[in-house]
Amino acid sequence: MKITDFSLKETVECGQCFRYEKLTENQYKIIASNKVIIISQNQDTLSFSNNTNLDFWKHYLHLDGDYAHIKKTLSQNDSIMQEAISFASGIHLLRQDFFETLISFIISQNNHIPRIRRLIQLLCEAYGEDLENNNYAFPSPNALKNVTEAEYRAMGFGFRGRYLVDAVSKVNTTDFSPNTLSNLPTLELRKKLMSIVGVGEKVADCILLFACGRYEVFPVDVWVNRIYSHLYANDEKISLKELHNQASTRFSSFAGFAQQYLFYYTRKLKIGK
DNA sequence: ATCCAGGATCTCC
DNA sequence: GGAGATCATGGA
Repeated sequence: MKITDFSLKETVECGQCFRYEKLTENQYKIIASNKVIIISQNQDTLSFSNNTNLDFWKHYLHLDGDYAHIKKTLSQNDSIMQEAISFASGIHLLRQDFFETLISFIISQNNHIPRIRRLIQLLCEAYGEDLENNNYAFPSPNALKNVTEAEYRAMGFGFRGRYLVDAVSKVNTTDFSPNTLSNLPTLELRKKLMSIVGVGEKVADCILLFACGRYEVFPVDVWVNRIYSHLYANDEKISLKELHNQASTRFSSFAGFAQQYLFYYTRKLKIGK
């Protein structure tokens, strides 16, 4: 199929998802929820290894998003953002599964991306359904309901074991239904997410952005913190609350996209450190 | 070897 | 309600 304003490489490698494997240049195996696929991109042509879940993958990749409009809006009167966007003008924000995103970003805290990927893979192999050829689905909340903190620690999750136990428990006992996830106002949903032990502002914002379509949120990690203050605040130290205020004013309803461009920009250039 | 990671929590004040 | 220590682990 024909696509514009989309890069498979930039989209899967920009740190929002963890279950992918680069097969060749511009060809990736992606596992999301309980589905696996191989996707190839040749310039403006995207091809899928099979057509059985095409609607799912088109939705997942956010191919219906108007990225030309988003990029144009963010670039307006902002040469810094214009520069950041030019480094990764094909990034899309994926529409990921809620539970998978919740667990993945709890694991992500104070951790390196290669190790995050390893731990998630370990979790899927231990508790996820074998889809085909040793490709494992992300475990369901039910599949994890009896896993103990000690077992998580034995697998290498460290202090995050306690957080995972609480997250699984809360998902299994309180209302995180798709209806609730789509209807609660962003701030209320954020508060509800942060009631889970191990979910703070940053992890909550990642879930809101990557799994709940709340594109106005602006997750701030160490990298975004550095790059933002470097590019927009003359390297001055800036409180988290103030950073959120500025991002909201500056980027408005597209703050989440801006954050993703900045994150990719920082990590590729290794600047701002 | 020492530092650090897509942070959150706990403990002080 | 804000600053500082602490938490497990392994990649760089």
